[in-house]
Amino acid sequence: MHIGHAKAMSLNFFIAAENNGLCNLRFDDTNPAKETVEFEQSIMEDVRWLGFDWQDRLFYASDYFEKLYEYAVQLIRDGKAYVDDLSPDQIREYRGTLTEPGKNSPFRNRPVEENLDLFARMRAGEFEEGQRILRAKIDMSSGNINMRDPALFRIKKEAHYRAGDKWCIYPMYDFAHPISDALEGITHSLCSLEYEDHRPLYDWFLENLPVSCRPVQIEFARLSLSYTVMSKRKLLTLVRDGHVRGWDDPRMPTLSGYRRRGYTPEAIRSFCQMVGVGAKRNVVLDVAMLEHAIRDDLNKHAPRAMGVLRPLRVVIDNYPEGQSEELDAVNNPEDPAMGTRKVPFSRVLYLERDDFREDPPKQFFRLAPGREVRLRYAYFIKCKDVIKDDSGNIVELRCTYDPATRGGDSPDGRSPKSTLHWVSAAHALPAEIRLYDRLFNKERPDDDEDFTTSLNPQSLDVVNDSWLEPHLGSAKPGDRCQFERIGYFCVDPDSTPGKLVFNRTVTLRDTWAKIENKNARP
RNA sequence: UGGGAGGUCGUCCAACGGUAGGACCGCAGACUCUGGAUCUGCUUAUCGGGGUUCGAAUCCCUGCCUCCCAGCCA
Repeated sequence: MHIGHAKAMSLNFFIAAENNGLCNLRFDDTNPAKETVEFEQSIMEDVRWLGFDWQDRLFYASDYFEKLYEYAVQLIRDGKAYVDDLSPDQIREYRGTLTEPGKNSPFRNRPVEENLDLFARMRAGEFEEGQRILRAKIDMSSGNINMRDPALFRIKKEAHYRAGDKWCIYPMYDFAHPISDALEGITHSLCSLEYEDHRPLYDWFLENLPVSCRPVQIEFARLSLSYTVMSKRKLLTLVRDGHVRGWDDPRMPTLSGYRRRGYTPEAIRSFCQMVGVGAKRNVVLDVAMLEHAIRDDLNKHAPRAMGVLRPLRVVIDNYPEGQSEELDAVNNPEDPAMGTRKVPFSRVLYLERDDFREDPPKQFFRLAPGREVRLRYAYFIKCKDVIKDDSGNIVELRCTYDPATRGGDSPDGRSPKSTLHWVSAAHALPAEIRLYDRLFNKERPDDDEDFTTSLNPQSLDVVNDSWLEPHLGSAKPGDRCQFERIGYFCVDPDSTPGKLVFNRTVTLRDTWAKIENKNARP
């Protein structure tokens, strides 16, 4: 399932709940060639993960095959269905085109008894695939092609993953769908916009068959997202051609991808509610809306931690060598109930490279030569010296700290412009951090003849020498946290106790990056 | 020269024929031990043309544009 399916799923369950109704889960497994248990399992896993519950109402169209067969026989008896001997190619020719009406099959007016006999023999396996087919007798001149004597049952000499080899004829979705709905007592059957043309057929079956319930089909808009693709074919291309690492690659708009990336089901659901139901045209949502939903959720629930992505070694000259201490840090300022933790501090630290500039631009508040900043929950430090290697790269900073500012507050009331995250070099844990960006550079990759031309070559950036606060050593795959000032992260299944691997779910809003970009542009 | 469905801020979603509103994004400011979060303010829209009406996003006519349909797929 992808995020578009999640929206459809949410719509069904939310609308049912709002109206004190129930929502069933049914697999319309009418085509034995296309159904697999794995497919079914992964759908149920995704639906459950999203938090929806179909209780004991799990259904399969394949459980209705016998009834569907009987309904088909009924249509034949009523002179409303017939067995056609035309080949698939001939049927296509006879169907006409969008602008020209079709013409009747020469087999259209077979006697009822002959149809009954032929249909029974279809079921008995006497004919080959494509040799004969059961069609409804509606109107070959209809402007709606779905009404030009649609197929009801076709021969497929293939075993069904649930029904086994019991059948060699299988119902078409258009036939099975309204009847399955009626059998389940469905009142409202929601589907996507491309089925609007099928509604007259849906209604035709219900009007011409003795059903005890009269469901109504209502169509809703499909959802897609900006900067990604949604079609199964295109997603498959991404996987098959190695543009991503698999269906659950954190850059994929699949639920398994979002899950691995660290999205919560709550965020996906709240996004789906944000989207609403009203549209009668397919829409492309701004991915920023999804990002808002996950930030909103994680801000309230994710514990904070400190992690330095790209380390710069900092030595606190006036801090005693060999000494260390533990400082109190708040786990989540949004939720005091989440408590505090201890963070070790010592003479050698790692700071984020981005947080230091030898020659700071105008609005840069962070560390620079001679400047004082606060280390989160620790001390104020001042940069005294910049150490470079032979080629001029900064390799180390020499700083001093103010012992009076322990915990992050100064008795004289002074307050630095900036507070930085840090990690004690002697205590920190090494980690690999995978930074994800949008998969495509273009808002609507579908607009291109070849959608892969707008793939973003920088959609994955693996940072190998990151350092994390020691308490993260016990983090398990799936655990989420915020690395302060950077973003929300989630432990990847690739992670091992010896080598932590984190995925960036989403960045924090970054005002400084915006300022920097703006200054860079003109 | 077929049938069906649509066109409201940049993007989504609203508005018994009665002040076009909300969310996201963007911009400006306040606050802040995360340049985070939060709060405040601001910018921007009814596809075009005719009608009906005291009054039209809404009703009528007309034009334009977009999407879907010719599987024995769903």
